[in-house]
Amino acid sequence: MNSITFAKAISDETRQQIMRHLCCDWHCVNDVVEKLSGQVTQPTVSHHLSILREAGLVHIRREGKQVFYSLNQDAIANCCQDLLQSFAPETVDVVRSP
Amino acid sequence: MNSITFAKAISDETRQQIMRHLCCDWHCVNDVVEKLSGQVTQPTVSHHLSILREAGLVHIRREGKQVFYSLNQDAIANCCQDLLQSFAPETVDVVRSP
DNA sequence: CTATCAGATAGACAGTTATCAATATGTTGA
DNA sequence: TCAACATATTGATAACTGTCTATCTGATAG
Repeated sequence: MNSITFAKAISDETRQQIMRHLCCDWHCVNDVVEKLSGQVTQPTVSHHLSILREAGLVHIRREGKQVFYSLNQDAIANCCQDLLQSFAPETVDVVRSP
Repeated sequence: MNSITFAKAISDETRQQIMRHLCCDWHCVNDVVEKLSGQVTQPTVSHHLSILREAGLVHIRREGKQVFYSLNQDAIANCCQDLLQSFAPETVDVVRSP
């Protein structure tokens, strides 16, 4: 996956809200629609999820009629590492374990 | 600075090429135009630089008639750290000094 | 099999963005 | 002061993107 696709995927406010909801939990589409209470419709959420899916940023699990999504944190970590290597190679890693 | 602004700023191919050129060196606008040999015009480069500037991602230095730019690696590192904290909080930092 | 529910897809529309040609601004050297 | 040069700004245009309504697909329960 490349940095452009990643950047485009995360460059929308609604999408980042969705990502926050899916960050450490699985949620079905309607859950997400409700969390975004009235901001956007179900098709819009579906559209955003498909962008995240095509960018490889979410895990997907089907369960009966419902489809559950959760954030693929590893993919995101990799993309961020790529960005750091490309555009901040001379900075020292600040965050470090004790 | 927020993650949306950052993501939008880096979500364009031409802009990422410019960022690569400015990553570890100062270059004036015409340098950049030449490095992108024929892909885009000077006003377009100027436009992209202004987006990077407004996002706080470049350093600027005026020298006579010319204006030099270089990438603000610290700003980029900070933005990436923010993204990691928001969207990959459960991953372990892999890159680490010995 | 059919009705119902969850999610995806299609098509339309508005707002944004990348690009260019033309022009303006601002700096330097003669 | 003026000519030449480097960069920025303006205005136009085409392509892209986010959103909606309407509809389709696919799964389950009766």
